Amino acid sequence: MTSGKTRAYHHGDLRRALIEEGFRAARTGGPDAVTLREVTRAVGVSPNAAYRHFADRGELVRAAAAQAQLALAQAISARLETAPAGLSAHDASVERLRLLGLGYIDFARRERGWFELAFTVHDQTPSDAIVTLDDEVVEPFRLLLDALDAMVAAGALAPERRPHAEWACWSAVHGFADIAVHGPLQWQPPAVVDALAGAVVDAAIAGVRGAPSAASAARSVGAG
Amino acid sequence: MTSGKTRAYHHGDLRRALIEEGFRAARTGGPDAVTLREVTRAVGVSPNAAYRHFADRGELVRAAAAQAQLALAQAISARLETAPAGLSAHDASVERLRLLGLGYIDFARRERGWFELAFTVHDQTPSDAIVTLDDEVVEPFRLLLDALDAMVAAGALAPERRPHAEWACWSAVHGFADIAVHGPLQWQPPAVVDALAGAVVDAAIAGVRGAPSAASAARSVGAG
DNA sequence: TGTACATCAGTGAACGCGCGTTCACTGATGTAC
DNA sequence: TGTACATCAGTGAACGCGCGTTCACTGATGTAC
Repeated sequence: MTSGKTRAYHHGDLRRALIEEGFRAARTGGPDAVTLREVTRAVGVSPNAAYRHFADRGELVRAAAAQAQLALAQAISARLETAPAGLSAHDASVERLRLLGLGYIDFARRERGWFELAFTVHDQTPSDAIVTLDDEVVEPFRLLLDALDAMVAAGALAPERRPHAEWACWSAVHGFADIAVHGPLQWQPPAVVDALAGAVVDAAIAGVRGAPSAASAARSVGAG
Repeated sequence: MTSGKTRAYHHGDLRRALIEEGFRAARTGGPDAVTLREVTRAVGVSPNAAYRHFADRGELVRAAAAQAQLALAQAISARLETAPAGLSAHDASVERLRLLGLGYIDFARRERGWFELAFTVHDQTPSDAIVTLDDEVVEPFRLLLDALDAMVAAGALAPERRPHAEWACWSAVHGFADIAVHGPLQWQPPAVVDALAGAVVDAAIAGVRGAPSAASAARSVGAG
């Protein structure tokens, strides 16, 4: 307690190490791969050592899931950086929403296990981590809310169309991601899925705006 | 072989009974609840009796999943029956697409386990049951394709907008269903979810049509 | 500065569980003569 | 029509697996005097 909250005992910071390892295990195996035995084994510690830091397995999975959500947010943020520079504020705000959607989908396809883990978290918490208006909002969702608000500010989304827009966007993009990862599209060539992803995101944007997006219409020749 | 393909041996039709029981077990527990031991126990037969009819557990799960997909298709079909009568062909075709989406979402919320089972099937078949243009298309997807074709025929959807429309619609509706069942919306009051479902489906329809749907605009006061 | 003691992170062994799957079998059904 | 036989659906017992979790413990760390 002299120097900080986490002291260096035998291991250093086992809690952190276990979460990190759980996150790593989920990359290939998804949430089910995050087992106490596998994670403690990988860290080189006895299985019950985990009980010093987590009440049960669920708590470890939830901690790893938070990590996965962060990874998703980072992937999306990185994608947002790729927006072209010369656009008007109006067009840029729409383009950012589009990149956000594509970033979400690509993350799911590239990191299937983490995508499953990030979404699974909601399953087991009875009242934790509720996503509502001002409560603790998960990072990727925050990015979506911000992007939509920015569109309103830039005049690219009518204020009366702003309510519920986040659910329409998230639904379209999440649904496509799920279909691409677990559904029939997983057997299709990546290029086909890319093209469909672009079409789905454009349709989602058109849907919330209530009119064909000029940006998407101008770009609809190329695929993703 | 004298009277038909399935003869009445000891049990009668154990294969059928096991699928039925697997389907029943999944209703509350989802795909994971479809275990050989549980299913054979419920039917009153020894665990390994299942191996007379299925190569392994996966084959049983897949058979039960087909059942779940049928249940989903039936729920949607029933919902389509509730369309009001006096509409023009144009408006009726749009209304049917809307009811299809709401039927999908409501089924997922009402029958969580079956919804999971119906979708999970895609996970384990390496090349079976691919959903492509003319291949063996799963029943609920067929309903969607038909609804979109009908919209084109009725002039409610521009022919050039028809391609890929099924993926945009399925994505939006499936994504919302997943969020409502496994995501943060599962903690929200049903009335709230109802309202959001209506908004999401309307946005999806607007998105594929490329312009605000007159039908949805006229009705957007009530929550579906 | 050195020693006695409290704290607490991690150990080692074991528990009970339910699972998928395999083995050699039994006994009912259908068939050939 | 009756008997011998082949077929094959289902049995009973057991396997090995990996899991979450609990028990009584050990041994390193930090602290008080």
